[in-house]
Amino acid sequence: MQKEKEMKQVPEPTIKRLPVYLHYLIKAREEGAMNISAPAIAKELNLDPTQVVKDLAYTGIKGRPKIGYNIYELIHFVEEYLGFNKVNKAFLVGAGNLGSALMAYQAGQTLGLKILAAFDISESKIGTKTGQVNVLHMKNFSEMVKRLDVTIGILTTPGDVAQKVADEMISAGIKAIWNLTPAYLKLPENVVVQNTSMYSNVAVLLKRLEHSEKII
Amino acid sequence: MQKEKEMKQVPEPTIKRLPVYLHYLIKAREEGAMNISAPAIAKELNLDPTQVVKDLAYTGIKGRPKIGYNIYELIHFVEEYLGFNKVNKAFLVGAGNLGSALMAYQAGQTLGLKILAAFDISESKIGTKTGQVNVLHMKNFSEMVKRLDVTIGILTTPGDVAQKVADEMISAGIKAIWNLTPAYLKLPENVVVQNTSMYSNVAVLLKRLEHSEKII
DNA sequence: TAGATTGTTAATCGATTAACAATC
DNA sequence: TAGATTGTTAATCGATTAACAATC
Repeated sequence: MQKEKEMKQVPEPTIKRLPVYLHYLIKAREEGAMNISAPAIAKELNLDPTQVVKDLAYTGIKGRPKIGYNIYELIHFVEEYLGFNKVNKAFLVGAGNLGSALMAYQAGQTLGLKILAAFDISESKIGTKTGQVNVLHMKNFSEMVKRLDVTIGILTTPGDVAQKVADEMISAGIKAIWNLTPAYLKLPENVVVQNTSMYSNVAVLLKRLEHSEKII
Repeated sequence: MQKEKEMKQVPEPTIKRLPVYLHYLIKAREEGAMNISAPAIAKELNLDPTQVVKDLAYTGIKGRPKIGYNIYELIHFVEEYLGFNKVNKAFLVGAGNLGSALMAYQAGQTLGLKILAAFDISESKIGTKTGQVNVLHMKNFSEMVKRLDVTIGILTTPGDVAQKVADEMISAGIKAIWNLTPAYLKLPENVVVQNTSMYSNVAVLLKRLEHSEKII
């Protein structure tokens, strides 16, 4: 349990691991498991058991020594903690391939985000639909943000217009931007920006491959 | 410069930041800059100047006090260091929206990877082409890996077949897998797996948004 | 009861940040 | 020369891992 005042900041690595646990827990639940222990999760996901215990404790779940956690309860706590069971309304801008991928993604499994609409300026895309998400003209963005009270923007435009579109998002009232372009965004301090750079991931992959080849 | 024997391992955060620098440097070069200093990069990308100096030093670049780094040389060193100027041959499996997004991605800007072909089992996708990448039947995967000497596999299938496809990749001779599915892959120790979880990014975004709302 | 696991506190490890000398 | 910046070494900070007590 955490202190009431000055709630200790949860480590970002923990927040990134929780969805990984969640995916595994849902799979384990489907296979009929009733209880699950931290060491069991750790072994499955190749992590340190103590780390799993600590991570799960952040969600507020209470386990029982020797038995572990009730899997239904644990899934509920993790989803609650991450906010994945809430409706997190989002608008997507840039209905290209990556944008369409995210629209389709949420059709099946919930991504934690509810993409209410997508926006673009290309006439060929406007009026189309991917995974139940309609593509609208960008000129309607600002009005729609206010009307539907949307706080999250997903940025999947080409990199060279990313800053311009991000500025538009903010002036329309968006509070958090998930930036999937390679561009670095300069935005006011109070805006939350989450960068997901494909390049960074490729870079890590290549370095690790290089390293593993050196060993052999 | 680094020691010859027992080369110090480069921190992963550094490897992730280098492509961000690179993107900015290329933009700055287009705008006609000849030299650039670490504090200038740091200011632009909202980072610590010392950290930028250290990160760049890993690439082997030599700067000049007061002047900074020659931008052409610096770009060359970063690309060389990351392996982005090499041809890193990759096969993609799962030609859905996300897969198509990656195929299209590299058409314009180079992703550091050269996707030679995509594979799927859906008849409707086989024979199609996205961003100059042809979609072939998965039954040809193994043979093609050997023929073209491909070492990198990009996994963009649905999560429930990810493990099975990953196993196929490895037995065909793939050495590194970029896993863009939410599944955790159980693979031999010597295989490099780079996980890029959309869920983890959403989780961080939501937590940070929640946190920023609490402050106001 | 014995032993595995939770939950917490302490030690370690690694990355970031600060300090400072070298240099152009 | 003076001062900004590189490059390196030291201090700090935060996350991981280890140790251990509590407990079912």
